[in-house]
Amino acid sequence: MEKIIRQAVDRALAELHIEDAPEYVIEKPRDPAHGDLATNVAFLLARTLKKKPALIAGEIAGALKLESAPVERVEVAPNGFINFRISPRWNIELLARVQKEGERYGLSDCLAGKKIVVEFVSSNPTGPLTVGHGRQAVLGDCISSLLEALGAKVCREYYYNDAGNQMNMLGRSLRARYARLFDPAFSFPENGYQGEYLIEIAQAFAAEHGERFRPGSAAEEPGPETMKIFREYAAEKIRRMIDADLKLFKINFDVWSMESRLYSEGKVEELLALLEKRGISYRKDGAVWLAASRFGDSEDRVIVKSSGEPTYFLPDLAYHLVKFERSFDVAINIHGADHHGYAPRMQAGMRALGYPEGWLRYVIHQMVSFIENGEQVRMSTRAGRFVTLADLCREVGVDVARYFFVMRKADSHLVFDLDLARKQSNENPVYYCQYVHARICSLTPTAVEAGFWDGERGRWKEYTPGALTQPEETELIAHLVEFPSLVRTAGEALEPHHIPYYLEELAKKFHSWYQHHRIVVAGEKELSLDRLYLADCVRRVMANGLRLLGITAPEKM
RNA sequence: GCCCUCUUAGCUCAGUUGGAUAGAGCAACAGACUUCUAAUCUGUAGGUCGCGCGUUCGAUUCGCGCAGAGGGCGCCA
Repeated sequence: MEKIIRQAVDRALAELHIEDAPEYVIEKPRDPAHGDLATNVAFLLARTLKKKPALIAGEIAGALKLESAPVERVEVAPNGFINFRISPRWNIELLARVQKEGERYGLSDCLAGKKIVVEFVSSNPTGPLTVGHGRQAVLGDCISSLLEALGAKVCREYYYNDAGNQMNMLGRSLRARYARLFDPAFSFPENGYQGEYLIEIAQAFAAEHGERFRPGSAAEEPGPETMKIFREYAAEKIRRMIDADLKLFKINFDVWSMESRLYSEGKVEELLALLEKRGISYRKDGAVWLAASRFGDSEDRVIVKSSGEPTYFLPDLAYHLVKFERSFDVAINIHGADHHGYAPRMQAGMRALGYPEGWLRYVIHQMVSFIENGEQVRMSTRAGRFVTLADLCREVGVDVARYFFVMRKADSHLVFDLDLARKQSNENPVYYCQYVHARICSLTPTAVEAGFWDGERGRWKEYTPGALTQPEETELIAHLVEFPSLVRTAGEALEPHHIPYYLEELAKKFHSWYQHHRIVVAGEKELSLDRLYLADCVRRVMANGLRLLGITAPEKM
């Protein structure tokens, strides 16, 4: 539609001998009273032509030839906008796509053929997922879904930092918990992992190994072999916990990458040699540094400590090179604001190695806080407040938790209102949307009873174009027609929060229509079938939208 | 001290490349169910878009400065 109007405007400009036309916009005005589409072209020409925008607009409008296009009226606003009113027939034709495409309605192919890796959560295997991970988990999953909706082949990837100091600390913590089963006074390591889950793991360990690894005394240092056993036992158990949490949260990863494998496969060594060969790393104070400041970072960074151990950065950089070798067109990393300072460092590293600008994209989301009874809740194990993601899901349900985490723009802080989340009522936006789906599903028996079911399974008869003329109906149709472009906009911007807003608007328009007009009207078969057709379009779009968010569309509530 | 993000109605937040009279939900107030699910609908009220300057036909949107909130500035991960 936009294209048709743009061509017409371009022709009109040529006819008026206006050359080097500026980049004007054709868009949907906020206020429906201003028509369906509008252009600002006259404003942009005002300067060069030294005429008032309104005058120019009048001339252009006069030269427009739109007879063949589905444009009902062209109006010139007093200030200079040119407004176009589209025939309702146009939207009705587009509406047919909802039924024709069904579950595929809203999808497009603008990223067809692209391979994209989305890395998110990547929580270290030192404990179960907390509510803090929830936002990132949903954000990553929904961004992935959106990219898939645009035709991309997406790899959801989780990176486990299962090497390094913290894993040793995890092993020590397990060992201490284990020792305490026999000697409650056994000392716990400073900065050890205090979570209760380690007590359970220690019990399981004891059940398997008995007292075999019981330390003789608190002072006894375990050998490397013993440490490895504790470390790997804990990591394995915790990985299973995390898997279960993610499954509960309905998130499926395609690939789990292990930091430890980067070492065992020599990737870290290779990278180190490469950096040295290219002269972008150097030795200083007994450590190896990356000359990151030459590539946009604020300072140089240590990649191998003077102790000889690599820092976290080095294997992570190696990991990204492996990603690139796996021939992804784009890599997207999702991180919390607490890691945002790390992004420039990684970008500098990629730049230093000559990888294409823009290949790696970061989505940084702000932190989440929880409120209850109007007060901020501090999550703590000791206070008995739920801290794990699994507990939150049990408390409010997976659909609600996912919806709340994704409904805000990543840039802004998210306030998770637990009271609202728990409410199973109209105030809760999740149910408001889901109710639309359930309500429409419940129409089927009524329609069958009235003898309006056409017998074809799962499908209502073709819509009679132009039959539905109530204002609520034309608005609803116009909104349904916008869904594909909304998905595209949200996907390209990596901003899934647009979807909940769209769905709430859809729900509002549907409920209003439903309240004011009967769908199934006794004795009026044609009208009823047309309305059932529209209702079913709403149902499909609602279901498709919720699916993008990983939220169920219930048939009954 | 330096860097990043944010600041829009009482609260929580949208606002799609700068557009017309700035929107929604919740809370508040007033109404609507003999009818397909009231988990619904209708209406009222609510604003210095943090503050100031600049860019221009036009700024919530772009630039600079200031204030406030959160986060980051390790040979931690």
